[in-house]
Amino acid sequence: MLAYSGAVTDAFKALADPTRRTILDELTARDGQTLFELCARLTTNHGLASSRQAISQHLEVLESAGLVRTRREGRYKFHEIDTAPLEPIVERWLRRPGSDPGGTGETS
Amino acid sequence: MLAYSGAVTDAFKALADPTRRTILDELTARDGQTLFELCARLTTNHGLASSRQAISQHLEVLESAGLVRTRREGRYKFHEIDTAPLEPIVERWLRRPGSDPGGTGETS
DNA sequence: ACTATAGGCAAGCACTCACTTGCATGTCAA
DNA sequence: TTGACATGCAAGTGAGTGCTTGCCTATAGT
Repeated sequence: MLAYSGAVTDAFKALADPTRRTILDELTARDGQTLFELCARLTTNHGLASSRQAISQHLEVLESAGLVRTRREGRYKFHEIDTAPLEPIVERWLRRPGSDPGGTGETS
Repeated sequence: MLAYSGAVTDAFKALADPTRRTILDELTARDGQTLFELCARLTTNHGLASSRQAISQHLEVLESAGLVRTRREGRYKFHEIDTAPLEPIVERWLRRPGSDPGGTGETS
């Protein structure tokens, strides 16, 4: 349908993958991890056996969805979770019916 | 990876599509619509130009994710939104860090 | 300079997904 | 019963996704 993919779609698509949700779990338990740190802890703490490149690509998806912010220091790159995009997500349908949501132009 | 897809994954995947989110919007504004009713209102109210079969398949996804329940009456089939699967979604990462989530076995 | 470490880039592959197409089933009105 | 209406089923297609493979860049330590 060639639908325009905005911020809402990005956040939902990022959350659609179990590995990416586990990454968010790990960042919730210990924020500001590097890529290698995440790979090790995902394996030991969550039984995840993904490769470094796989995790790296997942982190790119999470970052472009606004769920993860990165900060470089020397040869290290730290990843921090940002739950801001999550807040308006569920509230969208948890409001009582009767009020027409209307077209805001940003939802999709 | 042959990952087991549970209820959590189903709900997130169902929400990953803009058309399905618009369907939930429509059901929030007017619950208990039929398939044809939804097709018409999605076109007029949301500028959606999806075919009947496409909407029908989206409704199947939403139903198997537990976000929509159906009720048959004669040749009509009414669709009702169920927001129950949405509630534990965001709370998962909005809790303050420090408490190790651990492996409950149902998250993934 | 040399090596190891931490991460990045890009092509390729298997699989999934959203959608279409075409036909079948079931229900109601005449 | 006949025909219109509401929905269901299934094969096929094109695009997207997750992952691998292989190589490259950049920083830090010796």
